Amino acid sequence: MPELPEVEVTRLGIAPAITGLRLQRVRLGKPLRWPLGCAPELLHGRVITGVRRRGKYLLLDLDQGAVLVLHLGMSGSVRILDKDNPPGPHDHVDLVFADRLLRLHDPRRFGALIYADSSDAPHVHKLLVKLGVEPLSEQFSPQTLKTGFQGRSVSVKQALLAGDVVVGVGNIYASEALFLAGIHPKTAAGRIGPARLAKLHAAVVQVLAQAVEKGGSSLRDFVAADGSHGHFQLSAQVYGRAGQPCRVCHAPIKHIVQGQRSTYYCAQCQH
DNA sequence: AGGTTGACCTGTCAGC
DNA sequence: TGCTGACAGGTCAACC
Repeated sequence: MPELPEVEVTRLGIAPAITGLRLQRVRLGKPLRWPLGCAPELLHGRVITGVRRRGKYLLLDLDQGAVLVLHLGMSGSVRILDKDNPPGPHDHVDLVFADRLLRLHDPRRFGALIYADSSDAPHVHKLLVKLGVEPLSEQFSPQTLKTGFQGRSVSVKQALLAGDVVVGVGNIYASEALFLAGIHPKTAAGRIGPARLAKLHAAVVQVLAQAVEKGGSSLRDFVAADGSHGHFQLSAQVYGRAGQPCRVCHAPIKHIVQGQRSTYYCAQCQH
């Protein structure tokens, strides 16, 4: 369920709640996408020294340079709860502290919690090696897209989603960013000129930054760390609006499938 | 090397 | 009401 904004909002929610706390124990439910990678007991007594984000991965820093890599998959959400709160059938990770716990709720179990020690430094873990630039950092520029898309025949929608050029743009925000930039989602990534790449760069930043500001409320069933369900606002320009009138030109929004994922666009506004 | 496809797993909703 | 199929916010691994 989460794209970068939801992961970032989750980070902002849990960081103040667990930074500096000592882990008492780890409770695991059903298996997730990957195994933890160490004995849970190894984590007992370790201290959370900070919470970072890389793409859609949350990085819980531990003392001694180790890291717990947390991914929410398609259906994951993280909450801070009272220590005695009993787990439900889809609660597959509890990091238990003295008075509270951090819980991963993930019905589809595409998420993961992975222990990484310093042996994978500086990448933290091999899963993070091929990730592209952070879109909300100064590293991200129109040049990032120019270099990354150069010579690539894949559609710009799929290139955005792939995450090897720029991270964090998921299926919803890819459609939204392309609409904002006026670019047709089927356009070959390598055939977009500098001026349009500049528009796309600005659109990606705008869409993601705005979603973070709104607290990730753009996703239907996103649950923040404090348990609040962000009010889902029908703020999408195109996503999920097949057949409905474009908010700009009133032409009907189109729906296509690219790489087995839904794409929405306005054929009149996007070329 | 880049592009394409299948796989992972469960809940929800539309249609019959 | 119950069954079936399509679909859902991610992304890796295996194939061409």
